[in-house]
Amino acid sequence: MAPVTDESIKKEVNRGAWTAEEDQKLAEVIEIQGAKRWKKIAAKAGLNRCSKSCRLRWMNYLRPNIKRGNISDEEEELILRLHKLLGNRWSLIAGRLPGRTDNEIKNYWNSHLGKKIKQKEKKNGNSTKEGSKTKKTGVIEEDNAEVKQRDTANGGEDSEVCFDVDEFFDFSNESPLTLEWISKFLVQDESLCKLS
DNA sequence: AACAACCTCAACCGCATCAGA
DNA sequence: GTCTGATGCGGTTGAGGTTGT
Repeated sequence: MAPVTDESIKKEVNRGAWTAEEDQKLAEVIEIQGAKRWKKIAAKAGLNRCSKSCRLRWMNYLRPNIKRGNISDEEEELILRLHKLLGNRWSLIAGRLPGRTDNEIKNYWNSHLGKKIKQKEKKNGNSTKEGSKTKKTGVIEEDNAEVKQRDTANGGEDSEVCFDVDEFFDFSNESPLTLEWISKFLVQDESLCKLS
């Protein structure tokens, strides 16, 4: 008997939008055996969905405490700042926004913030990615070097939305308290990664 | 009212990383 | 140390909805 892999399932699995019935079945199975062993979950739920699809549905939609829509100004501001710090590490950013998923933040960035930024860039004729990023301190400096690289690869979409981006993103002007918070934030994430 | 163009977001895909055998 | 399966992540796609002409 051939092993049942995602590849072999591919030909016959359900795809596309989930129905309410599928959601319910999936939630029931996860309630019983927890959100791990997704292949087992997929099989038990009898949904004809691959493990990845089940996991994604749970993570982005069915999980308890998920907030949907209406990203607040504060959240938007946080996303912008975290993106500046971390680049496209959506899951890390999402980890700092309770109830938000990486997929939602990624979509929000691509459809709202990215566009806003581009518009502003055009308006101002140039972006602010040069200059303001030069002097950073400690952890932030190191991390930004990496982010900077990634941002360049992204086409350097960083600029401003409806505020002065130089001021907003220039951490060299940041108060010691904020810098401390950012450093803590980065260190925390590093140690979390090591632990998990 | 009809159609096209655009936008949003759920879902998929491929790759990287991790953990256990 | 190596292999293999499971999981997680970011990029991309496409269906459905909305807006403009």
